Amino acid sequence: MATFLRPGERKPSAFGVSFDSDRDGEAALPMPAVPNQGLQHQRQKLPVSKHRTEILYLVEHHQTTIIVGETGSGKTTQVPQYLVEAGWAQGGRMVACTQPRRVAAMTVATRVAEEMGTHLGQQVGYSIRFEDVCTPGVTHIKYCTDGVLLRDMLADPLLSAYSVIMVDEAHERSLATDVLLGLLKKVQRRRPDLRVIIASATLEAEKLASFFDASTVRGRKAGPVPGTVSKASALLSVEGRTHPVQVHYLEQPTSDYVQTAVQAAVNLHEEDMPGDILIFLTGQEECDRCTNLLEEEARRLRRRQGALRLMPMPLYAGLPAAQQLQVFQPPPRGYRKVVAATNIAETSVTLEGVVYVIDSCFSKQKVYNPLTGLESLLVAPISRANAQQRAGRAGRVRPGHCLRLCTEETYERELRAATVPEMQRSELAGTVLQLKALGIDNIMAFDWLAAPPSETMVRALELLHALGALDGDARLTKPVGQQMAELPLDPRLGKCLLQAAASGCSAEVVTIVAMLSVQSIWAGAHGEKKALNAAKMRFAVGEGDLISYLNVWKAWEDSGRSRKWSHTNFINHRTMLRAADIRNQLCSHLRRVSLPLASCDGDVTTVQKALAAGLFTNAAQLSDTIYESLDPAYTGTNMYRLVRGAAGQQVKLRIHLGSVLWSCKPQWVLFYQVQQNSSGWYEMQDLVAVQPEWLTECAAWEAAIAAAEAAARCEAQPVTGLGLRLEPRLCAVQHL
DNA sequence: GAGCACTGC
Repeated sequence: MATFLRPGERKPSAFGVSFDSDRDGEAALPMPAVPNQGLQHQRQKLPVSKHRTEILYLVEHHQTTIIVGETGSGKTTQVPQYLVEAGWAQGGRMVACTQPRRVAAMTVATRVAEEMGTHLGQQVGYSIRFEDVCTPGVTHIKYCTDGVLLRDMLADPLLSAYSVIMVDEAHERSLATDVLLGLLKKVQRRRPDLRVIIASATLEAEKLASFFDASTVRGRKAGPVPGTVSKASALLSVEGRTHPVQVHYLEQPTSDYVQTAVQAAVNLHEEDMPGDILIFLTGQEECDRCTNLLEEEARRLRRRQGALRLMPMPLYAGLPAAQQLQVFQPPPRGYRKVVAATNIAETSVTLEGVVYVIDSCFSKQKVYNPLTGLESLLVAPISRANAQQRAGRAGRVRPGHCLRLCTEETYERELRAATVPEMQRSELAGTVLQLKALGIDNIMAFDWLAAPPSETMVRALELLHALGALDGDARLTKPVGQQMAELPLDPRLGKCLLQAAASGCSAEVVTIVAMLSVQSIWAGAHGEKKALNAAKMRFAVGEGDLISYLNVWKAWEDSGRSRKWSHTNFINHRTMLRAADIRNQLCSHLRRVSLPLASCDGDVTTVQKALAAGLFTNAAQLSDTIYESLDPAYTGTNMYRLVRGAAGQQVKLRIHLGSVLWSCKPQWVLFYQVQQNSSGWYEMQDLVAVQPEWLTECAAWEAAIAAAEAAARCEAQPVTGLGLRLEPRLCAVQHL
């Protein structure tokens, strides 16, 4: 008779291995109160169900189990249920399953609740930002975003509420996933009873296995001595359930993949085979352009009799909600959808009915340069793993085709096997602050799944030190550092808010930082640029974009948060509602730490100064006018100088055309972010105009300058592998 | 001089 032991109940069984067969195992398990018979039948048909016993065995005997499961294997919905059935939720502990995206956590929890015949929020719940649908003491399975679990760790660092943590979609290697895995490895040393399951698509699995332990075992035959728990991780593969996708390449490379994609879509269309077409492009502009070109083609083709008609539509995150919903509707009879989408269609949403994928093999990727301290987006070739994921989107309903807009040789030679983990391409101040708050003192020695460049870590420590979150020994300060770590904000914005609370303008600044925490509030439907600009200028003030946001917020509130008002003012209503949610959450955080929510009643200078306290590291001064055109009407580009950057690290910096300060060109500005355009210019967005003396008013700023000057005398340290040298001024902060 | 991949707290 099979018995599956709970953590802390280790008793070596007389026969060693404590399982026999699936049937016995099932019989011993408590079933849900009202199982849905139809769903139970479907459950048993999932590929993962064949591995139920093996999974439970491995989890019982190994601290870490890695499950390689392809799309459609059922691991996300089934594994947590198996664990609960085997008793892992007894004794009040929960099984958690983390997801990189909110929607996934929500929909999977809903599905599993249905399968278990329970109400969502009872035995099965989910927890995402703004929504905790769980009942303490009742919920056994909790689906949550990895970000939420990381936040939870601030209050419960050893995750004592959980018996098993399953980290899903680990192959995506998102920032939060990587941090979580690093922390889980640490927690396991203190909590040998904690089980970690990592679910990943192929490629990354080996790396994950060796990270958790070098002596990885495969399958049950190589299992440990019965009755003991092995620290070696176990690796198990579960087949997926998708249709084959035939891949095609270009014979000749193309210089304009948007045009080529349009042509390819038309060719596919003219073959009159049924099925929708999905085109992967890099950004909003390309998707709109592609849609326009396809519309021209559709008009031309309409004259043909009897054939399917083309129905082109764009898909990207910034699209107004109504237009986005349209993409998910099945096309009217006689029409074929052609969706020109960004990366959003790679993982975040699924389009039913797609049989053809046309892949540009490019995407916009976040890159961080620790020498300039600038994070921006760059169009770059995707990885082969991404390309496979994209191709898979053609095989969801029936066998499909994928056309890659490059030659096979280029694909094999120039695309890397896997994407560089986000950890190695990001600015890390927020991550480092979070780790510090969790008591990870030595960031440089942290067991990273993929160690970021050391310059990036030093940069992050330097920024946190300048913001006053870390002291000279790189320890979290109280209360500033602690409060900043608790705020769900970028550390710079957190500092703005704390400063505002101290100077009596938190009511204003909480609005500004909430609006900076969402994507652009401007809803730019294509062909309406002028009207959008006019709308923007109605709210614009000379103090900059951040102060202008206050005007937008007030007008939106005065309209009663009207959707119609948003529409007429070219504002994305959905984005505003999200900013409002964030604003609420931040207000309750302030209340909890007894910081006042006070208004400065129109004293803009106080607001600007509070913003300067958090953004001073992103200061720029108007320097030269550059004439790079022969056009006599061209008046030149006003270039800004990055105040913080060392002389050798200057970049071509200017104000983004979308900023309200574009035509004002103030002497001194602070910016929240930069965008790198195709001609190499860094363009500052979300600006605030400042006086230079406000910058020196920031005590931390002076400290940073002093530290820099002192450190400049140090010998620069070589950094291995990258051929880069650590900036000398950075070593002053670093005592780890 | 003309525009902002995608997530997450």
